[in-house]
Amino acid sequence: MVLYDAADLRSELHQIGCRLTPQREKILKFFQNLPQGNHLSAEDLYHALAQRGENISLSTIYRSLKLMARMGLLRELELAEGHKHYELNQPYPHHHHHLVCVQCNRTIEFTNPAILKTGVKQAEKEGLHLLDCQLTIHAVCPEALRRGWPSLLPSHWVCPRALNGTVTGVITEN
Amino acid sequence: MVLYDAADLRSELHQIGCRLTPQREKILKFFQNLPQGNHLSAEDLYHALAQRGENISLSTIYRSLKLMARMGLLRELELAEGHKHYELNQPYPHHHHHLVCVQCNRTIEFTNPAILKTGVKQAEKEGLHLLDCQLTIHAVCPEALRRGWPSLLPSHWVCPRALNGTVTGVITEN
DNA sequence: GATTTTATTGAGAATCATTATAATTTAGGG
DNA sequence: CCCTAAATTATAATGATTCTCAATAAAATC
Repeated sequence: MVLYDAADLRSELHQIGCRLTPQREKILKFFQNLPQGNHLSAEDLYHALAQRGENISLSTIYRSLKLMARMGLLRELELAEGHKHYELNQPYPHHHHHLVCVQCNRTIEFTNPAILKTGVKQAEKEGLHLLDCQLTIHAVCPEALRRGWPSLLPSHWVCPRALNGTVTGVITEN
Repeated sequence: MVLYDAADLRSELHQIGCRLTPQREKILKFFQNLPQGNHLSAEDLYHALAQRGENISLSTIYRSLKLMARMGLLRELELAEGHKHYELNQPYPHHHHHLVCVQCNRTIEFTNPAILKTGVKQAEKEGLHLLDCQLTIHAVCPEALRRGWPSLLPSHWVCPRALNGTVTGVITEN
């Protein structure tokens, strides 16, 4: 999946009657070069590409993200921010899941091979073609609880520990 | 959780500085009486209650759903329809996960106790308070694939097998 | 290589779910 | 029973995403 080049993408697209365009190629390449642990919204991607001098319209960004997610090339993540995030859909050794603090949106990745196996088995049992399989764990940090969460906190309150260091960490194995 | 009555709800609410209102009570009761395998959107709930003569404003519906999800009483599901769905957040023997066809939104529930265990362990490890833990499996049915999915199908195409019988089924164990 | 067909792009309008606002009502502690 | 803060309601506002349609560009065909 990470070794997907333009020719591979072209043939995948052709199989479903779609065309390889420079926009689609750039978007996929962008995700392939993104360090592990990053997920972008459509808007994020739009700006990130614009900064590199690649001006792809927001409509095209939205359309491409959706198409590639449906093709199984990207994963569509529903974390806690009210909009979708995307990342490369990587196979086994890199496939991972997310633990999210619903108050401050801090996201922690973790791997657990048994979960993907469950997904594969379940889809097979129903005779469906698997696209993605994600465990999302919603939680709150004790800092927020102590402050009266969920009722007393303003919706934009961020727990102090989210402010020092990385907001997103990668953790291997449970 | 299923045995939650008005007094329990009141005390949970009071703990976080909130009040028990007839609206909140009715909403929770509605979910408690909903047969397993049903998940409602805010709009669905609004209409369902209206039909019973309970006219609760849409704003209140939205606010109550969000509050109860944050309290851990309800689960917020992100299936494939572009809006959230809610269901009771039930503990162990009833806790379940979802397999969704992203083309026709057919949803199949299944249980798998190991997943909840993973969620508990992972939240504990990070020192966070667990709210919910859901495995969502995205898939497509072979009928849609055969018809050229994802590119050639109109967005509202529904696979034939979703049309006969139940759209939502409950399956126990993987 | 030129032509033709058809998917794709881009800009903006439109939509739809959800959240915010502000005035009115109500829960529930004193 | 009164008072205060929380909740409700209706409506406006927001914001993410999708749609529309004219212009463009893949890629199949000649």
